[in-house]
Amino acid sequence: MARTQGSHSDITGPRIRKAALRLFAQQGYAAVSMRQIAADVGVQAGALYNYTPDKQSLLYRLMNDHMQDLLSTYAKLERPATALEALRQFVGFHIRFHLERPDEVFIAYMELRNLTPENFGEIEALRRAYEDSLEQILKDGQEVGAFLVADTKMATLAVIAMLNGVMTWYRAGGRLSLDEVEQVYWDMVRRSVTA
Amino acid sequence: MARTQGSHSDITGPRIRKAALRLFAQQGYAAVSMRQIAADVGVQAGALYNYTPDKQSLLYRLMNDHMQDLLSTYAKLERPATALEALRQFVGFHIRFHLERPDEVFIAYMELRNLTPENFGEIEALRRAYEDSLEQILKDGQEVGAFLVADTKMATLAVIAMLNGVMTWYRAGGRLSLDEVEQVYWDMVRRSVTA
DNA sequence: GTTCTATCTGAACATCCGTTCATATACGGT
DNA sequence: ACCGTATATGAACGGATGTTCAGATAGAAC
Repeated sequence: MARTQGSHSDITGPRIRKAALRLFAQQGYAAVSMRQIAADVGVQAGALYNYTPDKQSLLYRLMNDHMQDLLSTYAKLERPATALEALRQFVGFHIRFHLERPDEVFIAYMELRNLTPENFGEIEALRRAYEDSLEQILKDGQEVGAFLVADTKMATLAVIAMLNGVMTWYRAGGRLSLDEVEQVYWDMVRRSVTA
Repeated sequence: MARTQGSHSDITGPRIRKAALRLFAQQGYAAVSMRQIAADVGVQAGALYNYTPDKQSLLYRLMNDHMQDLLSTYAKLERPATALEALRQFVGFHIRFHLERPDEVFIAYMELRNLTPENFGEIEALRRAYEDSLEQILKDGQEVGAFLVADTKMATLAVIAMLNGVMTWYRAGGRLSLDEVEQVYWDMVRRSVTA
């Protein structure tokens, strides 16, 4: 018995990636087997290989899709007039975009070491491109005197690290609303880069 | 042939934990086999079980040792008189302690999900205890007007996240000295929690 | 110098792994 | 109504996994 119902090419593919995404995020890439992913989709392990050449490519695809989504979504935003407003926009965008995609974010940060060197290089370049867009905001603001930081690169990494911390504890429906969290973090970020 | 040289009980134990520490940090708990650890020590896989009941306990032991070390080392510090000085001390301590133990830190943050629920609970409690010591500083400072934060819990997590970011990029002998890094981060942390 | 025991070996256990492939079949196109 | 092919099965591959254990031996104790 094969193909128990209908033609599923365009449905099975996304389902496999969704299952892999969730399982990788929950248990880690190395701890998840192809048979586990297949079972989650309701298919035999061999069928996965109609949609991915191997397990590694599945991980890479998930990370790459996420980073492309991040970069292109941010690129579509209208650029604010001032550096301060640009930073505020970045903070809000970063928090909201990432909180909406907890699994993707978790994988993108935790499974980097399970990428082959080539795949790692590509993902790393995308991450750096995203960081650069924040650093550019800080540089611009520094030039016009809106910000005062000792080192824009360090400040960039510090701000992103601070914002990423939100993902480790924020849960929708908790003590604080998303708006409140965004406001509090914006206050702290703003103060940390201004005199 | 057994025990190829001497009695090694008090030497093999630490060597196994050191090997496991390095390998877990490099490749991840799930991706490292007991045979790999044994080979690194120069022993057969079966010999490991004279020193750990199983692989899980080996991971737990590494994490627990690290957290105990962190808490007891911090506890031994002399408490500064003011909240601002206490915060400054915390920032310096945190950065230096963690930068000196990159493998332990990496494991303590990345391998939490590979702990059994009970083990996870215990490690989590230790981490929370450490976070609480920072929150206490912020609370005290808030009371006497030295700090101005919207929410001490959120500020605590934000500050720690920011400081932890250092571990992902700092390399000894790089562009910046440890003193410079500490100074820059202290500036940012201080500004983020003061008016 | 003999005995005793802590320590290690090496083989074995059952089970899992990623991946391949011959085979079967349900559907889209004719 | 039939064919061709995209899609799935299920078995098989070699090898790795965590863990156990009987047997061997080096060093400590006497």
